[in-house]
Amino acid sequence: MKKKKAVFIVDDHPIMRDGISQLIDQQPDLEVCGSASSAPEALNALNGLAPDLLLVDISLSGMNGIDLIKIVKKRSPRLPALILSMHSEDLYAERAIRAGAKGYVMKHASSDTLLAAIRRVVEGRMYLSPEMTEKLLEKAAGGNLPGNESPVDRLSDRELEIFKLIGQGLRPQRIAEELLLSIKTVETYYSRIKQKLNIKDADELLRMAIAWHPDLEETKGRS
Amino acid sequence: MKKKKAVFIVDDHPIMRDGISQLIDQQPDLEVCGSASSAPEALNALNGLAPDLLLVDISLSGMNGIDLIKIVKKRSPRLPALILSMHSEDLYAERAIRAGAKGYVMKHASSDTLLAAIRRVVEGRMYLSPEMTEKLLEKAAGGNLPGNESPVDRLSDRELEIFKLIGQGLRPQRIAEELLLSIKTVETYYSRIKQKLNIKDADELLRMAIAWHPDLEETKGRS
DNA sequence: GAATCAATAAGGGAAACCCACTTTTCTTTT
DNA sequence: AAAAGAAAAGTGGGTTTCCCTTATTGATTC
Repeated sequence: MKKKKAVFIVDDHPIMRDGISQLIDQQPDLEVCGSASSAPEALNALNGLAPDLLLVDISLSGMNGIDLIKIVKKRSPRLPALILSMHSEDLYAERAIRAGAKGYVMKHASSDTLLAAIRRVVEGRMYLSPEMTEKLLEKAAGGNLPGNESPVDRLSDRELEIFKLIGQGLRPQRIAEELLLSIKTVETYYSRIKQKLNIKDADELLRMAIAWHPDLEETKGRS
Repeated sequence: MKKKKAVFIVDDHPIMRDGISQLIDQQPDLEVCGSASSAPEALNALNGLAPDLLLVDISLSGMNGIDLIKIVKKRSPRLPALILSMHSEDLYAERAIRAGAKGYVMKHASSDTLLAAIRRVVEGRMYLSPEMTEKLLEKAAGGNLPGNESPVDRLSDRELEIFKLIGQGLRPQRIAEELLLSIKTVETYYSRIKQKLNIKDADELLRMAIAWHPDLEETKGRS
């Protein structure tokens, strides 16, 4: 009999942690070797362990899951990580992968999907939902950039400034006043930002700008 | 041997659902008699069942957990319900109780706490964390702590729901679609919320709704 | 039983927003 | 020097929001 693969869980919901542990421990080929409820706790516990996989909730209080993965990557580049998230994929999956995660599973997914993703990542492959996989492939094919950059990095300084203000809930008129610009200019920026970020309408732009806000600042792609 | 108490679970995260099922089924005195991922599904499934407890996630997509409880209360007034939530208690516990729930457990709580709450509610008693219990008692006694109240508490459940969607960057039209309301109704909520929160225009409302983001609230330092 | 509150909805006019184009002026890059 | 990019602004027209007022229905309260 082959040795079971060891999974280490990081999630700040104890109930979720226990539930997933139970689920994994029931599998013949997997077992849980430990868990933590925060990034520092995880980093500490990992010192004495050699798991085959890190399963990390993206929304930890304090340091988020993506930052945790970045740190772990530096210390143990070979340890694969799988992000578990309650957010929809299109908001964070790309950033998770860029940060070094080997996969991204939504909490809306089924348990079977989670187990499939775990097994796949343990084997050294990657896991993303079919939809997301296609989206990222398309992007990689179409976009001639090295793949290392966040789309937001492609915004000019001025564009980013407006993007941030949008995320704070300022409407075009207010932004114009704030930056001493004509509303028309602000509108031009709207369409340029939409174009660069591949966003279809102003509504989505607003949501994106809000989602991309303060606490996630450190998570942004960096070269 | 006494008969096991039957729990019905409503949660739109399958992984969570399976995890909790596992947890409950392991107990000698409890068992899961069914589960659903949405309010309509739950209402449908409950027709043929007579569980001893409803365990409901507060943040279901579509209809939320509190609304579900309100409906169930009308159909089966004796069926006790326990709210499970990832949000901090002071945001929703009071509303949940008012809607007819017998208890409120955070996903940040331990599995033991959840089990204790389940047993307690099944026995016909109520469950709230000690802190929340005290808070509510104090409030009931009339002792108003002035610094502790947010004007957001004065919003009705429905108003709060709209307020939250505004904070996620949804525009009136989208909100109307999401909640199956007329835009006119949504507009009415806008002005009622503005009135209650003492906000002068829609721009400020947007900024306020974004700033008041519950998920981030929990992470912030608290007094 | 009257009053208040919550939820839903409609009307209408003014204002703001959205979007596709076009333009000018500077810089920077090739 | 030509090309490309960034910043700023305008035209014009269709769509949406904003805000105020009024209304109905059902619950809760007094």
